[in-house]
This record gives sequence, C-alpha cells and structure tokens, in this order.
Amino acid sequence: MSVKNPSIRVRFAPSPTGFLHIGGARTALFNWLFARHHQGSFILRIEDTDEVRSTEDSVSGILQSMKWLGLDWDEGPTPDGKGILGDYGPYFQMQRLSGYQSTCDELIHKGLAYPCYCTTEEVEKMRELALLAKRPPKYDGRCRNLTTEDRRAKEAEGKKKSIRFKTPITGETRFTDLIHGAKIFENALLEDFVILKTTGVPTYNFACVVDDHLMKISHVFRGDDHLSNTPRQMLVYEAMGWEVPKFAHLAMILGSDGARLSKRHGATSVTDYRDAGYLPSALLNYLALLGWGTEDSQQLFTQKEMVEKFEIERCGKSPATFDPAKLLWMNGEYIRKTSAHDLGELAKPFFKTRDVSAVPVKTYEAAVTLELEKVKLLSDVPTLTDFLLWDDFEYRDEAVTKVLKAEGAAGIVEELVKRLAMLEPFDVPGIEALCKTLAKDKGVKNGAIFHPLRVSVSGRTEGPSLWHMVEYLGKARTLERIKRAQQLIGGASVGR
RNA sequence: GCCCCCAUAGACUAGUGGUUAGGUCACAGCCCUUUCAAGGCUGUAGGACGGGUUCGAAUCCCGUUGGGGGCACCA
Repeated sequence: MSVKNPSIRVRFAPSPTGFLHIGGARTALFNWLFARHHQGSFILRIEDTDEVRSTEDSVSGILQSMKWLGLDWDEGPTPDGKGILGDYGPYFQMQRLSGYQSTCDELIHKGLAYPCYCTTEEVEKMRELALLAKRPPKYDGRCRNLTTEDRRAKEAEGKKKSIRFKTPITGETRFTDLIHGAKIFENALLEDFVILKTTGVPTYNFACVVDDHLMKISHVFRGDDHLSNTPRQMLVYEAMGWEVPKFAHLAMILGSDGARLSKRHGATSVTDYRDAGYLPSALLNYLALLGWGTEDSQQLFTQKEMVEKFEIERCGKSPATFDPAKLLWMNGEYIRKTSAHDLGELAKPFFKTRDVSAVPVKTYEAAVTLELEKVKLLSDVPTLTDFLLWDDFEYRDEAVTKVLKAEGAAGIVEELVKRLAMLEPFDVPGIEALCKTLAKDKGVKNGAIFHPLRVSVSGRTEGPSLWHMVEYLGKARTLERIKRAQQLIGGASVGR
C-alpha cells in the first residue's frame, strides 16, 4: 500500500444495527473519495455500543457491502471481520471500553463530568414536566452538585450511576462546517448528556469523540442529521483540550415523498441493488451525484476521474431525492461499457432456473453480445438471452397470431426454409440478401419476410438484429426452429 | 413546544450581481431502423413568495411559506 498523507484521516463509522443502506453508502463514498483524492487514510470503525440492536450479521453484511462497492479501507477490521488492519485498533468500540473509561475518569477528575443516579423513568418525568411548564425538555442537572456524602448514600442504596457531561450553562459553541459554513449553537439549550451508560458503555456522542481523537481523524464527514450533535461533541473536545477535527455535514437523501429515504421507499440496502442486478460502479457514480457535482455537470465518471475531481467544498447543502429511474439509466450506461465476456460472467448468478455454465462460453458470449444494448440490469440477461441459448423456448401467443398466422405468412415461411437450406455461406450478408430477394420475388414488402422469420426463430416480435440472430443460430438450428414454427401455423393459412 | 438545516423545471444539478438561466434523467416528437433497444436531433418545463440593497438580483440582506432533521442511558 502506498504511503499515506498523515494529515488526512477520515472514517466511516456505521453502527451494525442493520444492513448498509443507500445513505450510509453515500457517506462512506464521500469519505472514501476525499481520502483517495488527498492520498489520506480511509478508516472503517464499527460503532457497536448499542448492545441491544447490534448484531454480528450486520457487521459482516456491512463489510460485505463495502467490499462489493469497492470502497476499500486502510484501517479497520479485516474484510472477514476477524483481524485488524492499521495501528489504531481495535476498530470495534466495544473492544475499546478502557479508553472511554479513562477519558471519563479524567473529565470527572477535572470536574467536567459527574455521576448521575437518576433512573430513566425519573429523567423522562423531568422532561415531561419541563415540557408542561413550557421549558425545554432537558435533564435538570439535579445530580450535578451532589456532595460526597450524597453520593456515598446513593451508592449505599445500590443505585446505579451513569456519567453525565457538565455542559456549560452559558456561552456558545461555534464551528465552521466545510459545507454549511459558520455555525453557532447556544450552550444553554443543551442538557448535561450522558457519556457513560450505567453499563459502563459509552454513548455515541462520547465514544465518537474519544475515538476520532485517538485515531487522529482529521475530517468528519457525516449526514447532516448529525449537525445538532456537533456542538455536544465539540464541548467534549474542548473539555479534554483536544484538537477539533474539521466537519462537513452532507445533505440527506430523500425518498420520492420528500421524507428521509427509508425502508418504506422500497429497496434501500446496498444488497438490494446488488441482487437486483446493479453494478457497483454505477451505484457509486449515481450516489456521487447525489449532493455533489462538477462545474460542467459531468454525469459519467471513471473511478479515477471521480477521485481526481471530488471536492468536499463542492457538495450541496440541500437534500437530494433518490431517483431510481436515473440510477437505472446509469446502470445501462455502465453495462454497455462492459465487454460481453465480463457481462456474461457477471450475469451468470442471475440465471435461476437454468444452468448457464453448461452452455459453451462462445455461444453464451455471442448471445450476450446480440442483446448487449438492451441490458439495463444484470438480471435482464437471462430473459433477454434464454431463447438464444436453449431451443425449447415458448412461442408467444400474440406473436404467433399476429405474425405467423397472418395472411401469406405460411407460404413465405415455407419458401424461407427451402432457400435457407441452400444458403452457403450462412452469414449476415447472405441471409440479408436472401430475404430481400425473396421479398422481390414474392412482390411483398421486406417486412412481410422479416417479421415471420423473426418470430419463427425466436418466438417473439422483438429481439436482436435479425441477420445477426439467424447467423448466430446457424443453419441447422434456424431450420429446426422454423419447422417448429410451421407446426404452430398448422394448415390454416397454407397456400394463401 | 424549542433548536437547527434547506429552497433553480417532475428528479439530480451548473451558474455567487449584468447569461437567450447551461447539462443529465424522465416525458413528447422526429430521424435511423425488420422489431425491441441503443444512438442522433428537436421540444415541453425552472430560480417558492414578499420586502429591501443596487443603475441592475436566481445570485447579497430581512421576513413569510414550504420541506427536512434534531431535542434518548439509539447511533
């Protein structure tokens, strides 16, 4: 791995309480782009302090999704989740408890944090009452000034304690956001928030700061739903006398109804898109455009270009609506840039009912080539190519009725069989010339030849270029298929 | 209730004081064409509203409205 710029260290810090979703992927991408652009380090940290909702499955799911997207990290758990990459590990917060504990002790020692013996119920009541009295629903700080004796008494009663941060009651906290500019928050609006739960596990706003400091994180890029957490975190940095990283709060991604993108908007996890047949490169490109753009509004980027051109300062402030239609278009663009060979390989897992690996590679690739321009999703490949790969396809009723049973079609098909059987070589120019000559001989329009031939060999009215398709099938298969079609026509219109 | 964020067409966006307001998706039409696509061309459609500042405002300031987020021993 190349030498990293030590002054650029960013991280993506998901909590493993579910799969990696689109919003998370976008945050990860922007961090990754920034790190790669500046030759810095991209760190993956798992924030698993929610002991109830965190699961190992989520961890492996997130790692897998990151890997699939190609967002490689320089530090963090190894992709299998078992080892450690980098010098600031472990990268699971539940394995870093001693660090939070000692920082917390230091704050208590400095008089900037204190034990609180209130139960969750008591605090909730406090908030309700405050709200009724039209005051902000805050913890009232009743344990702030407990004497040593008070504390001893509470401990003797066996009361559990959490640790709260002593938020300044006056003054303001200000910072400059790389995207939003100067921001000012009044300290008085903040409550004394819990930094260590009764279980000894840190809360998010505390663990995050401790780790970002310990891991020497230089820039924090996250969703702007965290904007109001930032002053709390800054207060902790200041209390500890630590250098504050630079912040950039990314605008949210919304669903079509304008609400934050969530499960009720349909597919929202990265794996949903993988399974639907999207290419990671296309997803990434689309996500990059959600909240970021170049001066010339460039749409398609190679990964290299994206890294080169990405600038956090060019990120927009306003939330962006996720548009599946544009993603689909973009995926088609990426697929058309993929070679038939690669596309074929990528599409193989999407054949659910047939064993495509039994098809000769060349045949399969040739079939994919014929349909390439129609593929938008990898999952389109099976339905687009199955009638080219296997001969036992169904003739569509509508195609048979409309085209094969049309007036004069039977005679044309019969003549096609005769002439095609004698065609040598059986190639595109030959087939085309043969069909056109036949049209002339019969005194009909080209279409009167082309359409029946198409349906005869494919069972459908739409498909690849006719000549190329027939050439691909070869003489034997073509004739077999036409004979099958003739049986479908039956005697009804023969000779007319 | 309080705090915060945001505001260019249906969607993503460019443009930071003087532009015929540009690009992309979607939509419509035309061309290409045996079909379906792909591609090419053309088109419909846009600075929420109200006040300022200024010779001049999408662009700067204030307000209104609308949308979003937060106010946990969740992250």
